[in-house]
Amino acid sequence: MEEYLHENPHKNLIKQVLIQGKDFATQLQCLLRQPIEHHDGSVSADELVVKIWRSFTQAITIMMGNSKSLVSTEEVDQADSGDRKSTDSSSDQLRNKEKQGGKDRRGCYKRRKISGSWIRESATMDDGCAWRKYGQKNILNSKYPRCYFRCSHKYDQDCQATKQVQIMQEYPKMYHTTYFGNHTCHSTKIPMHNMITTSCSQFNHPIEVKPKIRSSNSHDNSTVKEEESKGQNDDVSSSTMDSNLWEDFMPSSPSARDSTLAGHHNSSFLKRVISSDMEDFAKFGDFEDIEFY
DNA sequence: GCTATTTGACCACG
DNA sequence: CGTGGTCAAATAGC
Repeated sequence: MEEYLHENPHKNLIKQVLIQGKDFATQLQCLLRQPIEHHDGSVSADELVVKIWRSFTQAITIMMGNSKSLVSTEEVDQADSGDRKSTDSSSDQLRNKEKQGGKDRRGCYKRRKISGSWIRESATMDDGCAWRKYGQKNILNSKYPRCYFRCSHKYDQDCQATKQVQIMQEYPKMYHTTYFGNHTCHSTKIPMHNMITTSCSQFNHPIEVKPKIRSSNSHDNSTVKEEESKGQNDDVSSSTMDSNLWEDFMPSSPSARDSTLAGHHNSSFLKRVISSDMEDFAKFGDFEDIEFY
């Protein structure tokens, strides 16, 4: 290790990241020695765990010789992947398909490029914007399905923003969100520091996936905007990822349908934004606690 | 009836 | 050819 550091041009960076990780671990240790209460101005144990994990991930990434972009979108995607095998993607094609005379345009798309995207990891899926879910896929080697969202104003305001949300495999309380495109709609244009300020108080239930199981009441928890007003958290029986996921997606504000999370402010929650396109960052100049890589 | 979600189908891309 | 992103019919909730 030390020999490596001597040779590595990013020695100082690695050292800094590792020291940071050690510091986070120390904080966590202190935190764990005390009762559960949250300290003013301090971070939670959850946050510290993630920070520690991230610090070491960064160090490892640098050591692997990829310090220019410490974590690329693809790397994070792979990091989210695990050992689990795909459950249904192949079976999708087992069924006989009847084509509909060329009218069906499903699947006619250009595969999205990684550039121009950015990533956020947080304990909540909520970002204050109005999203419409349009798909969900089980991802190969990934324990948790990936959910696809587009802006609710895609058609009325031609907003092209989309995002993909997936529970982080290493840390299932965290959501890995990849954003594509920027909001061009008016109603969702809120400062980023408001988008990322919801609390992480809703992890009362273990997140578990039962692929392809559809419960009759799964919709009870599926609507992003309705959830929050209902405030239901007790429907664990429909333990698809969705039901838990969408519970966590709910902001606590009753008016989030209009993307009004302003006023909520969680000072030091983990936000990570990674982009291969710096122009995207310029649009979020007031984004607090963004970490650039 | 309207709106949102679910999920199988479809197909571009690697 | 397998995977993953998107579409759209079916379904559910209000």
